[in-house]
Amino acid sequence: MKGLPYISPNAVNRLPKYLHYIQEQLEQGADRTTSAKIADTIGATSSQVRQDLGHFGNFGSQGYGYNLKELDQTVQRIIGIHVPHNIAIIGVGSIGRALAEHMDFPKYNFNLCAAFDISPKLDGTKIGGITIRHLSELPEYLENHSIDICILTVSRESAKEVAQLLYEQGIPAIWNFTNTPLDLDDKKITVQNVDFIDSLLALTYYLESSND
Amino acid sequence: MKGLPYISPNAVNRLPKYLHYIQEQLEQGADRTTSAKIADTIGATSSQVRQDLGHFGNFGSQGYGYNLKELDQTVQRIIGIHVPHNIAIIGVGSIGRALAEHMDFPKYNFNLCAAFDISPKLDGTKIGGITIRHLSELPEYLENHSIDICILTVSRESAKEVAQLLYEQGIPAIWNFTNTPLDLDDKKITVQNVDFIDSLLALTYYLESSND
DNA sequence: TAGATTGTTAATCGATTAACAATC
DNA sequence: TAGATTGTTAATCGATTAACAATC
Repeated sequence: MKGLPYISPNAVNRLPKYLHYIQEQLEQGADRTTSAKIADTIGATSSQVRQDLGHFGNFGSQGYGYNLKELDQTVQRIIGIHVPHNIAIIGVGSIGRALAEHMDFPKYNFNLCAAFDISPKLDGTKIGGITIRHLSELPEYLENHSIDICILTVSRESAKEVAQLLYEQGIPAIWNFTNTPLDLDDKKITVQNVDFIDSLLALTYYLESSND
Repeated sequence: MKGLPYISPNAVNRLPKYLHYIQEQLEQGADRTTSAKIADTIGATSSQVRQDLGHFGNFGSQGYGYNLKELDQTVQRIIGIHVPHNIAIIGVGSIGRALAEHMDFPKYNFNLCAAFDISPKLDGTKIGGITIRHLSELPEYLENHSIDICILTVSRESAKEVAQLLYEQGIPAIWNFTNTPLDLDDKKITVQNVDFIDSLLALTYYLESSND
């Protein structure tokens, strides 16, 4: 999917929802869908679905809708998971461990390749079929392996330092669970921050506002 | 903070960012700030910060800016964490455990009161200072304790069933980590979904689009 | 007082929705 | 063919930004 057009952040966030709906329908044996059906289940309008997809090409047919198998391929290509991505986990505390054990990486063409932690106790132990390496081995590992995305689950204290290392090694993307802004040049590296507490605080705000 | 005005979802998501900035400045010993400074650090415009805060009242002074201590109180009140919230974790798999151990609940006035799991092996063991109860004790517990927010970290298979139970018990809010739509009446219960895979897929999209 | 910065209105920008011709 | 649904343009809506009088 070359020359991706600009779409709004909200539209980007809808793409995975489309994918989930498509794959769920496929699992149930369906072979076609419509923009209205997609919109219904994910809480959007059919116009919006057609607009979103329309940014990337014409994938439907008038009077018919969309072929689910084709649309699955298409949305995978839009998101970029038609190509495999190599992933490493940096920091195997409780969150790193949870992600390693819980996420269905293969389903979306992600390969969990390696995990690193600073604790000597963890060195050589296993999670999710992967042997944990000591953090000191990280630079050499990255020089000899092509990692696309690093999951950053180190402590808040070492977050910026480790992130800087990843940046200097030319890692293309960081999935940042450290609740710390990494202060990297976002023209050279893609960073996605996941802040649990922000999500919980937003929930609390909605909870309060629902009491009116 | 009675009679909360409507603000957009994006604006809601900025509120925690404001809070973090304010508290970080307070920790560094600062006593005042301006909309421009807040905007700079969180990647917004000063106009936007003033608009966002302006929905809830007038908290600044011309020529001066905002008193950080007052603004901290104010934003806490806007978000709703001036009041304590009781929390229970339902499902102590790796994610439930990670949240219990990792989150700084007290900092934001959340009390982690209880944890439940279906595994008999976990019954009676501890996480984060809390004794894990068997899931069968959940209904009785909820009848005798006032829980504001349930963290739903059960398996995908039991997600809807447990959510329905929480709904029937009148739980006001669910923080949903099950990657499953809960299909509850959102006029009676507030649900915030956290989908790791969606975040990773969005990251992947941005990664691809940055290659152009 | 002069300078700075808010609170707020108006202007702009962008995203969502509506509408409909094209066509399967 | 008639009915359904896309792709796409135009209209609407809402959020963001700009501007500036008020005032600390």
